[in-house]
Amino acid sequence: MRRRGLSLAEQLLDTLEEKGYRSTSPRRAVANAIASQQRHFTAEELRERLPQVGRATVYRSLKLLVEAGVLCRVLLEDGDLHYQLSHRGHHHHLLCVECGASEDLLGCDIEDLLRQVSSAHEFQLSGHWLEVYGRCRECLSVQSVTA
Amino acid sequence: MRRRGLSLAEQLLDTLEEKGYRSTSPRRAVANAIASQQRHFTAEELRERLPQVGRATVYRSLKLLVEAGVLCRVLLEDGDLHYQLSHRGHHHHLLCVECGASEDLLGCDIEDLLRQVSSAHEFQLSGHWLEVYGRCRECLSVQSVTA
DNA sequence: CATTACTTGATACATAGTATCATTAAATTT
DNA sequence: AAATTTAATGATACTATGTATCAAGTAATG
Repeated sequence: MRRRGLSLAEQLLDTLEEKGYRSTSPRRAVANAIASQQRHFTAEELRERLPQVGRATVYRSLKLLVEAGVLCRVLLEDGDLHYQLSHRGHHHHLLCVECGASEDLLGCDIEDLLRQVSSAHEFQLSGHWLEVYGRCRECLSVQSVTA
Repeated sequence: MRRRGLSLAEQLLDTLEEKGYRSTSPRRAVANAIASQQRHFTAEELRERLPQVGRATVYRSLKLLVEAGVLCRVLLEDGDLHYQLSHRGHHHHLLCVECGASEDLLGCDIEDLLRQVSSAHEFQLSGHWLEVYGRCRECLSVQSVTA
């Protein structure tokens, strides 16, 4: 997925350019801020790190990147929506409720299961949203040491 | 689930009273408004139907009912959160993207699958959120007639 | 019926997001 | 390289969701 020789920020901008969007300095700032962020984040957290960029532009950029598939929205257990760098294409997340880390879940078998359930309800499946919550390996090992 | 002789609205209030919350006239108004609503709805939609109830009280009541398990939040495909009368306990929804109807999905086998996936990632599963989108039987039949 | 404790609604605030629109800046054409 | 076109920006205002605070009101209880 990651193209050779390009930084993560450059890849984000590249993706937008491929979709016909211009490379502008506010968008570069947004791309850099996102690229230097490993965990999921809120729109306002991103905005705080970009005081020079207009609020509307931050939200617009987030939307474009989500539409382009390089950023995704993750739903926390409490219903809060955060953003996170993403694999392109459909995937799910294993979200650590302790540290906020998230691991992408690719090629999960849930589609087959949903197809079965849907047809049993005479429901024409078109999509789904799944988030998985728990504790990641790192947090589990810290817990076992301090406990 | 539905107790004999009690209207849906009375059941909602009952559930709150069981949790130690008082039965007040604003809460009765909220319960009635929710009980007479079959589809999922937004907080503001509910509020429009309750002009006599303070905004904060509407939101507070929604929160209490969700915590009590008689109301649940449903996530639409676009990330919007709506509310809906709910089965108690864990369940999922088959959401019709056409008409907004939703069917509860009880006893879905997804837990087993997630347990497997989680352990493969050395992840301690604690919960998940799943919404399923598509077209319901009614909308499919209308479509086949008019198409 | 007096007291207590919960509830309410007004207000203000924070976050998330969209719409409008005059100005600015990228990309393209000549 | 200057002119043109078109997209992008940022200010502003607005809608929606939700929480915090707090004085005033109201259930429940003794």
